[in-house]
Amino acid sequence: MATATSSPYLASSRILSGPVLHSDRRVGMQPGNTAVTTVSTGYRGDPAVKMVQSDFMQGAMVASNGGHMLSHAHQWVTSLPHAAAAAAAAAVSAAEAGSPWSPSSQPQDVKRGREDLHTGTALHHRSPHLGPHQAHPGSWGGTSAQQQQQQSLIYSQTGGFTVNGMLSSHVGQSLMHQGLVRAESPELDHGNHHHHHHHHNHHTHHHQHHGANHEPHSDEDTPTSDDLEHFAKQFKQRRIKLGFTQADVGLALGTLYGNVFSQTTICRFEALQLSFKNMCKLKPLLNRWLEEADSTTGSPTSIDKIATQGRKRKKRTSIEVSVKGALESHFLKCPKPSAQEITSLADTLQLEKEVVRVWFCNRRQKEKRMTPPGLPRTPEDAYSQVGSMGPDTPSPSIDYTHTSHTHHHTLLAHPFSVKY
DNA sequence: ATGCATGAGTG
DNA sequence: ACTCATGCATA
Repeated sequence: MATATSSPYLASSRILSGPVLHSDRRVGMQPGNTAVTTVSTGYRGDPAVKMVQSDFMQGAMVASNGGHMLSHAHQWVTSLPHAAAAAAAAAVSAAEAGSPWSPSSQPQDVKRGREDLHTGTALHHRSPHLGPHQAHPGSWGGTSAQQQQQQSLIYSQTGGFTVNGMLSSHVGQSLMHQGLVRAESPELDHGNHHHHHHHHNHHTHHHQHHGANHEPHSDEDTPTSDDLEHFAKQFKQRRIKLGFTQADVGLALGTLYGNVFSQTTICRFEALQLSFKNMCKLKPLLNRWLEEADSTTGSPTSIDKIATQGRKRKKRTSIEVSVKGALESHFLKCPKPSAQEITSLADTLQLEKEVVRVWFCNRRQKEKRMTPPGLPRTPEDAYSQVGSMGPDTPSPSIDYTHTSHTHHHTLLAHPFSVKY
């Protein structure tokens, strides 16, 4: 940050010229700005079409005639990518994700645009009821009284398609896993979970609908944190053994259920970095994929879609480490600064208000995730913060101690398994 | 693997 | 204006 008088705006706007300006060095930053932004032309969902999950049963769209983006108006890169890609189901190759043997799938530009519904998006059928009824709203959320949002999600359950998400006409990958699939799957124990018969703080959750409610079996009903933990673990193992990348899976889910997910999401699932609710939601899908994955004896239809529409998206702002530290400090004091505070803070740090606001949002969200970054194993953390907190939950104590360096994780004390 | 960002849904 | 689910872009 330093004493830079130049506003971040200026800096960023000038970057607009030319291609990518690789300009952010973590530690060895130059004075001038507190944050750099890297340009890149990206696509960003067209606000028009987005019919996934929640829209399934609503039949119609929410008519989201892009009417947002009002508060910000500068430095939003507007680009016109040449998405002349009209290729239909071709060999989309992209090596990434760190799999030496994963010559399949594409990077991550899979995103449905306006008229690209041909992929598998039409595979959704309506299936009443959804799995998890979100039993413990706020298990590790700490702030247990704020699980207001309830997105509906309905997935097709018609066990009819043999469609396989991936298999984009590719190399020996498909061959190799199939062999492994059946051969080895010792740790495949879903269908019914074992261990964990502890803690069932199913706090105030007395709501049973329809008389014919089923019992917990398989993975239909709210899993426990341990279930999720295990599933995630094994999912990853199998996924890898099968030779699929996280991106592959995300793609496949889209083809199978019409819900595409990015590598990011799959990654977070495996790392349990999603909210409990979200984990519950994804589990069934991934579980199903897993099943489909090994039964992929044949190689049915598969498709790929490439839709890289040009859209505008704000450049990603890189916040200087020192500034991050400052933000972190404030966060500890006040996780929810008022608009006013945000403004002044932004001013002090020479960041856009929006950036600061978003930072706090993300920071809070991070706080709510599962998986305390510090303890991959040994979820022995006992947190006696049972459901007895009001809407105002004390802040989970965190100790953030890191100022620079190769980022590792911040030892966050987290309410993971609320057991003893 | 993660940091910053977008947007739908809620108040 | 916030939460929450998600993801592009990046390190």
